[in-house]
Amino acid sequence: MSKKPYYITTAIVYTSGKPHIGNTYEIVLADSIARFKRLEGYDVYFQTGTDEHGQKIELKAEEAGITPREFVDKTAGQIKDIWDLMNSSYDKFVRTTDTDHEKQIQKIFKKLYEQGDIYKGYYEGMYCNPCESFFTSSQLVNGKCPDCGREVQPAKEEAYFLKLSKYADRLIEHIKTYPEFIQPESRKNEMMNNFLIPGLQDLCVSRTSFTWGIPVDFDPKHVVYVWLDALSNYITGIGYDADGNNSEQFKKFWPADLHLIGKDIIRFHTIYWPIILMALDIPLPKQVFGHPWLMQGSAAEKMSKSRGNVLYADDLVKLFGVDAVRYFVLHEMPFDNDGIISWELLVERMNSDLANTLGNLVNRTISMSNKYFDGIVSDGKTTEAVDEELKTLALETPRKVKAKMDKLRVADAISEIFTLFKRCNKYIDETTPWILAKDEDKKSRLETVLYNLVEGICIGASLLESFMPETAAKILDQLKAKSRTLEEVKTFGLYPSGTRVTQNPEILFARLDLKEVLEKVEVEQLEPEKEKAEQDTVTKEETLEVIDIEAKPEITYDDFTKLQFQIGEIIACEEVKKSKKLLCSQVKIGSQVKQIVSGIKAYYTPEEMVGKKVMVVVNLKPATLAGILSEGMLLCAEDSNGNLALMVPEKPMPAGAEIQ
RNA sequence: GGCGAAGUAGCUCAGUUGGCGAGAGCACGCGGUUCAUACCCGCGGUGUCGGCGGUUCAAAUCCGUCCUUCGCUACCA
Repeated sequence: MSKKPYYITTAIVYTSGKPHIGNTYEIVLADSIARFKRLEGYDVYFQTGTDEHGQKIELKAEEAGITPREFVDKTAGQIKDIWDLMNSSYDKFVRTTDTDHEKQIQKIFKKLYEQGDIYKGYYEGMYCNPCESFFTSSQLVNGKCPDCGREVQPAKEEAYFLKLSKYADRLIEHIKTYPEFIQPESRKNEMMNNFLIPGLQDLCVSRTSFTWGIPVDFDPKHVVYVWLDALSNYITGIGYDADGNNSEQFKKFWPADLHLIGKDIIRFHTIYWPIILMALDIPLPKQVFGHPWLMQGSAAEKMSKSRGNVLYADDLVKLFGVDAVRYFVLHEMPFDNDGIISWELLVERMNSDLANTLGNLVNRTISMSNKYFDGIVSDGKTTEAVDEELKTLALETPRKVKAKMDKLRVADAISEIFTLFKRCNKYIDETTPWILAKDEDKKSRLETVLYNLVEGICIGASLLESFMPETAAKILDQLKAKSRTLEEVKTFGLYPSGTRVTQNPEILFARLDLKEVLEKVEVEQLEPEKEKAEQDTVTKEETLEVIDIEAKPEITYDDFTKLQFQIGEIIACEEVKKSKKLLCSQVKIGSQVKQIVSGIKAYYTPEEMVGKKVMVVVNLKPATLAGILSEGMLLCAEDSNGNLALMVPEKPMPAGAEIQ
């Protein structure tokens, strides 16, 4: 009987820097699901990897004085190291710079072009270099990139586009037919309401503004733009071939069972990706799960404010160990909303669950076996009613864990396992082995109790393997037991009677003192914090002194005289209720009054606006903003953080005075 | 502004289609126990289930409304 295939992927990580705890959460989550599916008997293929193209990388490499290839080799290596550190059992680490991937992307691009789904057009708008994104001028925030707040430049680029609208109806139908396709469900509504129902705009799939990408082979000044390149890893990584010579692996594993991704890229995976697949005429993945993020909470936030909102996996592993970090991120992450991570919570989980409940249980069980029977665990077969409850729970737990895992409720699945460990602790109190030990007649009863305990722990440890592989192995090793499959775990009593457990049980998880942990954190982080603080002050001083912006093309004096500037006096001002950023001012310019809408609500209150004399562009073509007519523009200076300051005359000037 | 989510014990969160006196874990208090990592077991309290109004024999759960927080999205001369 051949095993059923199960194909799971994570998002591929962008190789612009070190992955943060959110990326780490994703790989651990995916790894746990992959391991559990293997335990269930599936033939699992687990793919992860890196997304390595784009202008940002081109620029970063240049800064570092190395080639993009050298740069991504380095960062991809770092990412892989962290994945390995977290003990993730991926089958393939795909890189978008792999030659077979690049070759297939070119084929895919050509195929879609030839069948008319990709066409050549122009992309016009404002471009943000760091973000590698075009924006319409209406998308800009205070004339800046809406994502990063930096300067943008006007640009017009020849580009290829993917026809999305052609497949929109089919996609809507698919989403309606398969309600489990987008998980959690709240994300589905966002996609439908914000994109699909209003109508899709065609997606730009090529760029000419940089070269670090996969060239379009029939039009080499273009490189394939991120999403077509990155998303396709899910099929190229298992041997898809656009000419139809798909690998056996592809035939076996596609369509994927689960794309595990962060909620921030749901749109690309549930709209663009399905449409690309439809255009290629291959089946859609069965499920896309957009997981929430772990946010740093309360005290932790205060503590690490100067570091920004970033915790790194390797720092945490250093302090707590791999499995403790795995346990924490899996346990603390809820299904739908963002979770909270803080040092307090970490230490609390570590102490109460890992050290007390689990570690101590294993330790006391082994100690008693050594003390009373010289380490030999044998089934005395002297049962009592209390045993049943333990056995029943031990046998129910695998089923409960599987039920939770089927719904991707990983946190709940782990809780079920710990419920079993807690029941084991209670069993010890119920049976009081130390009292049995005082009575030679109760020897076989005592044997039975310890045997049941060891058996219960073995079942728990086997189930724990998917989530905390190292710990599971340690426990089983100390008990000299073998790991069990999900099938074997349905039987109570498989532990070979007469086995001798270890003489020197190792402490699995030491209790931690919050104070000491915080002190360590301080020490560990002092250096990087200092460095960063220094850097910050340097950049701050610099930005206070000067700002360089991108130079615009030279203009003639005639061009300049087309603009008309005058002093305007603000005689009334109110908030635009429908908007978060707009103020609507009545501006007196000479004898007339103009209505001007400005995006400065964040910096000025209507009250303080009134009475100001400001610089106004008066001959700008009127426009409607948020439904309100605006007949000019108030001029502002802006610093690198996007703070605005109105331009006011240095000496008193009457309203209407010309500026030239 | 549009769409959506959330607001439940000190903390992190569960609460299916409305129903016996509102829950779990941690923290806290008391008691028990000693094999064990000051651990484990038992008991316990606190909650106007965001505010107000309504439907109902009965609402944390349904409807209306308001407040707060968050997500996606739009406007941003």
